[in-house]
Amino acid sequence: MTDIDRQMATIKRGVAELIDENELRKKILRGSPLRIKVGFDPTAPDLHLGHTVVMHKMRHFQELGHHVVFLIGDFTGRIGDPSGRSETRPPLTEEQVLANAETYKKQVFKILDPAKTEVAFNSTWLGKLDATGFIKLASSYTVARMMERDDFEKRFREQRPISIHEFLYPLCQGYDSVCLKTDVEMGGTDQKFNLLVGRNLQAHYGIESQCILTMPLLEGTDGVRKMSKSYGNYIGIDEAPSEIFGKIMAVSDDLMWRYYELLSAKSLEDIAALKTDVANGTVHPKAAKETLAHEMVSRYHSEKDADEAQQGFNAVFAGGGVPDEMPEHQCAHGEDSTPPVFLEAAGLVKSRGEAKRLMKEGALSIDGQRCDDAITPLAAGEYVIKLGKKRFLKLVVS
RNA sequence: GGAGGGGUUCCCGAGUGGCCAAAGGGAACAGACUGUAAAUCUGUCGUCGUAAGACUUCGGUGGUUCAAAUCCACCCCCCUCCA
Repeated sequence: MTDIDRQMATIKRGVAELIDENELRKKILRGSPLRIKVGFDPTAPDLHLGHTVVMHKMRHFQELGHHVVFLIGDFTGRIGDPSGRSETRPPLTEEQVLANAETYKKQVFKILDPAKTEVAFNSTWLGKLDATGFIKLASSYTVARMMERDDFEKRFREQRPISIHEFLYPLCQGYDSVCLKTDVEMGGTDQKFNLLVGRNLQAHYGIESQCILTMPLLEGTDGVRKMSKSYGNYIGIDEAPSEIFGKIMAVSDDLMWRYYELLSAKSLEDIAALKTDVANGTVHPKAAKETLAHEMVSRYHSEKDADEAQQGFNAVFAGGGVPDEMPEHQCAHGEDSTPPVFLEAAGLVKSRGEAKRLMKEGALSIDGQRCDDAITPLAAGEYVIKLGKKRFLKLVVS
């Protein structure tokens, strides 16, 4: 295998689509490092496993000696990505953007090599573009072509609103590629249209067109929608070891394989072998899931944390024990120490009514004893409160 | 500019004056069963209240009425068609 073949193989692993393979090959063969661009929204500095799919691919490029631009879309963030759900995003202040960028860096460099990463903000050039510049930019694309984007097409067909400014989003993103003279731009498969706009725009502005590379979208813990903070189905890389471990364990068996495929460092052959073992009963699916959960916690925390998280998990859920660490709440004996009141005060439930309902359903246990008495205050002392399967509280009544 | 349709509880969506805190579905949560998986069954799903019940909610503001998500006026927003 020649060097170029080896590079191409690394690049292509796990990729959903690469446009255009031959072009990319030619670019690489020229010998100088390629400029790889990936844009991120400045509004969501909490990175989750979904983001890491693309980041690992960025890492691959770095390992192959290429130059990665981590682009923070502070300007485009003000437009708001037309993601289908027309939620207006409040504009961020410059301080917020900078603060978010710092948070980004802290998390991103768990994966990327800081020495080989350029962090850029697209307000640097987009902010300088005046009305004339924008009109020129807007004139480079037609409404019909814009409507090719299936998100727009769908919303249009379903009679849901599309604002004009949303058309500017792909154009701005494409203009980033023009200014950065990007060789390769990456994103999730949902970014394909935007990436292609960049490719077209570069040609329009007379520079070499970028190749585009899309990565599969990681499904969230619900197994249906893509992982996203706003859907609440995400696993954040900054979350506590026990959280990451637990969330992965709660994922369905089918989804586990998807996570293996997109997140694990295991080779595709190893994963296939594991899958066979599970299918024929040699390995219990739960054990396979634990291996994955362990790998993820090790990656974003440490091996030691992963061991502990695994032990904790098995003690609490398999063994029916209680976690080592749980939130603590203090209150005085009396009305404050009646279950609905302290459950609400400790933030385990949203309202007292909810607490009462849960108690009727038998969800509350105090020191291992089921409790459905909502009116008798607890006497002074220390209690372990368990609500449902996952909510724990250490209660101190004085 | 003209004509018409629409905005309901987390989401979709029924509801055209009292029987509506508001059908149905989804999501979520809880219990049973399990591997905190899936599937299934059962239950809960505005706030306060042990309860009876009280209070707040159906784009916004006013109004009609004993009584309004439902009727009227104005306003805001979305969509379609015509120009």
